Amino acid sequence: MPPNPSASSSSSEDLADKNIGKAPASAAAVADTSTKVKKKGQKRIRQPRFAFMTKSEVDHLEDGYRWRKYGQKAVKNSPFPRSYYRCTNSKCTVKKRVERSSEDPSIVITTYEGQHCHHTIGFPRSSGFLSHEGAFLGHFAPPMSPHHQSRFLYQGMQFSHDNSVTRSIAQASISSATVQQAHHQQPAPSDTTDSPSSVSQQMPPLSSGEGLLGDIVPPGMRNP
DNA sequence: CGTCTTTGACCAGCGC
DNA sequence: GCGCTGGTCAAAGACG
Repeated sequence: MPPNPSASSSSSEDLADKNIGKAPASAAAVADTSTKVKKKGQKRIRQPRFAFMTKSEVDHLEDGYRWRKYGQKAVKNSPFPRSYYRCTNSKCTVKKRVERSSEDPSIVITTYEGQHCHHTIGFPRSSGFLSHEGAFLGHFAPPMSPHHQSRFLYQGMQFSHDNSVTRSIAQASISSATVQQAHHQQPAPSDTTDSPSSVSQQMPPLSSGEGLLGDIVPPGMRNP
């Protein structure tokens, strides 16, 4: 049992903070698979990431893309392991992490990293649902499967070095009636001076049936 | 037979 | 400098 006296305030923070602070989004590593060791002496590129908190009973949320699981790790302050997925498209470096909220096991936190350079219909094995519905998802796709699409609870959040950012996760906590979304593109690693005020952008609740990913994906992401 | 998951080991970054 | 933690790799096994 992890001693966590201030679980309500630190677990989520820690959860996201770790991701933010380290975030070895190893685009280089992906390209450099010839060696097991990632390039040394070279800063790993930090790609924009988007996290969604989804109320779902299934861990792996279908989003129109095919993912290959490449790792699973137990995370601190959480009894649930974190799963690491990578897009099966060899040209696509998008990754996502899936973990359950330590505060509410019914919430699945999905973090997308990078952007898709292809469409979902490139996958011959995609189901009809995926190949059809997934087409509009563009580069990013919030969890969207028949298993949970009726129980959305997005908690978009952007990642920066500022702890206040991650705090939005905890704050957001679980308000089933509210679908919030915040996006933020991480600039170059050398230019991560985000102002706290620009950190949490909250969107009005999405109406069912429209404004799905279109409202979630930042404009920049929709234009490759 | 091809694809995907599991799992242990390894490495890098960060905090103390 | 050391230990901890997160992230990734890759072999082996499971599954359809």
